[in-house]
Amino acid sequence: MKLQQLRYIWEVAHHDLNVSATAQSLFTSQPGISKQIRLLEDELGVEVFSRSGKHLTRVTPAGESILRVAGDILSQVESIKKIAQEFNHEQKGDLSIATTHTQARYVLPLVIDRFMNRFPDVSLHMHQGNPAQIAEMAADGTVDFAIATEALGSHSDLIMMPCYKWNRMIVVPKGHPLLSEGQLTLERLAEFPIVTYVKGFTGRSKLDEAFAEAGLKPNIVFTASDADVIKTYVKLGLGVGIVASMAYDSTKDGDLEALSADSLFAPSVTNIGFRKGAFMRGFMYEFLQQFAPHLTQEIVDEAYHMHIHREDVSGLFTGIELPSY
Amino acid sequence: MKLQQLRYIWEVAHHDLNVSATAQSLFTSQPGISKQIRLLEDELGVEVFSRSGKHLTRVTPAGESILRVAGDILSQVESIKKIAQEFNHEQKGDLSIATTHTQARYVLPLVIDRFMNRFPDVSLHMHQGNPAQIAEMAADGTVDFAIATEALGSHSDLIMMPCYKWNRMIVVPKGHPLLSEGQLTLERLAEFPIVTYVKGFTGRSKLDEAFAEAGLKPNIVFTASDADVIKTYVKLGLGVGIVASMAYDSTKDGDLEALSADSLFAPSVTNIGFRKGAFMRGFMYEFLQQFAPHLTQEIVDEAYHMHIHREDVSGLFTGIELPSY
DNA sequence: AGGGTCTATATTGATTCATTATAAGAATAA
DNA sequence: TTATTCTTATAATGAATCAATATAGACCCT
Repeated sequence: MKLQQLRYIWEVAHHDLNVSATAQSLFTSQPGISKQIRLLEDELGVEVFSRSGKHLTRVTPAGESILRVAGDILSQVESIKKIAQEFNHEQKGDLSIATTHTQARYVLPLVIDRFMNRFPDVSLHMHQGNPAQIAEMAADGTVDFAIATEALGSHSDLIMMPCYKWNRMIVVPKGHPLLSEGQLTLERLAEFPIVTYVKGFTGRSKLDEAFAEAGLKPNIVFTASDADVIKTYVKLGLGVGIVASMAYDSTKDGDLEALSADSLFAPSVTNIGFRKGAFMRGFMYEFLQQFAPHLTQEIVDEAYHMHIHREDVSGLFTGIELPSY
Repeated sequence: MKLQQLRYIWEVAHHDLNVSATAQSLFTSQPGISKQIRLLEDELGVEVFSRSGKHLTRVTPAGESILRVAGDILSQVESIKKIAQEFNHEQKGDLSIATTHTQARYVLPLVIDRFMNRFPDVSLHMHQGNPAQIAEMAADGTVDFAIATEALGSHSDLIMMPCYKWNRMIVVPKGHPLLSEGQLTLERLAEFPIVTYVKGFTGRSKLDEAFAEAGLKPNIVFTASDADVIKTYVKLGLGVGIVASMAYDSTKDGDLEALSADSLFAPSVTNIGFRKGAFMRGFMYEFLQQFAPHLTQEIVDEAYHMHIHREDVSGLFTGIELPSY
């Protein structure tokens, strides 16, 4: 058994069982991969992939189990490399983060700017995607951290830690009738056409819940996955915008006015997650703490050692007051 | 990075940093190992072992971390092999158990006999050792299971499960004065010279605790790590024996008489443990259940997924009545 | 039926790996 | 200190492995 063979079956399994495409992405030859896979299967005495004629059609049950372990092994190989680099060049390396537009555009710039000044020799790689893709990238080792508000909980081999609480703002064009009213209510808000996030993004679920609980059916006329697009369409007069408060900046968004929606919706919590068992480099701990000051190395290590039970991990944070936006 | 390089550094680290001895035990050449280690270190840019001249003197801090991960990787490689064999020849394979004399001699024979009839193509390997060695063997993957009563709890990457409760018997030569008395007490027992287990073996600690709590200082004149030896010396008239009740058989130990000591000492619990993350073959589940009927596959799987918190794992068993000897 | 797509086989060349023989550095005992 | 022993490093050779190219064969789709 060779590490490369494990890498090959893993990559093929993550390239729709297409050996040729896998070979291209790995800058090697297709026959090389085919042969190594066959050699591994011969050695193990079990087929990882079932074939119909010359095509790989599916992963066998044995292959499922083997691929799971192979993935763990490959990620631990990466850990070894990280360990070596940590002891070799403490200040040098790579940090890759998968996150959504909201974080990348509004929350992370400040943190990343500070981080890059502190660690000029660490190269940063940002990946964007929807929450499911983000979780997947962290879980399979493509990135070190996943940052998002929704649905990272599904992956059982991610360790999730809460970072900060936030709520929404109502953004409207200047002179909008809502601006000259008293206490804003959900009922009043629901009378206007609404422009906000697509489902599954940036705390959208909390928003739907609030309307549903109040027995209201909001008229959502336009959705987008990022606040820039939302604000643009609010400026066009399409409707009333509901965006994360991080996404409104009174100086930069001069042609819009904003009202706090704290009283209307339950706050959302943004989480950061990493793959369990992954080696944490020194600068990763520092990044975490710069992003969320309560995530000290001690706290992170404790969460790290509680691989399994989400309840336990969340228990760790019950006594901690999260920062808010 | 090659699997073999990881295997080499791991083996060298477990052979007192002696490359020549490692080479012998692996049936390969010393220069081969030296070279591969050097190649790995070159690739990682970090020394795993520090050298004084041509001798390996210690494991570097980086090496410590790397070796830990390398050990995990190697054990996962074994898991892959087991998975393959499980899907290939469900009834065939190896089962290795590390345990103490008491289990091997008195408890396991029945279980193993049944098991070998059920799985004639599984070859069984029994290793004996003291509890610390047993735990070590299970933790580093030398054996699949560790069975012992004492001190398996120390290893954080072992999953321990309680198997059965047992207590002790007082064994004496025929005609001994204790036989013709009424209720046996610790005080009366302490008046005789005592022959029992050495410290750290077979629930010895519970025995010491009982005497200490009663404020007694027993006169322990002879200790051994197994009951056969103890009984032999009791027969010689050296003193009163205290052995696990599993170790007394009225038909085979005809020249000795036994008194139950259930009322004198707290019962001990024998545990079985396996390395977390190790793949469990079907026949392993069956072995567990034959050894301790309450260890069904469901229970074992639950324990398996609770890698970390011993409290959680023990919580799993609070509602279960353990079988007793 | 035929082009397009994909995998398997074969051959070749380069690289890697393990082995033997040997040199050289460290530890140990006299 | 010196000689002996133990251990690791280096060098050279031969075997084995791996990857690349060319090519053949199987499947899919229209």
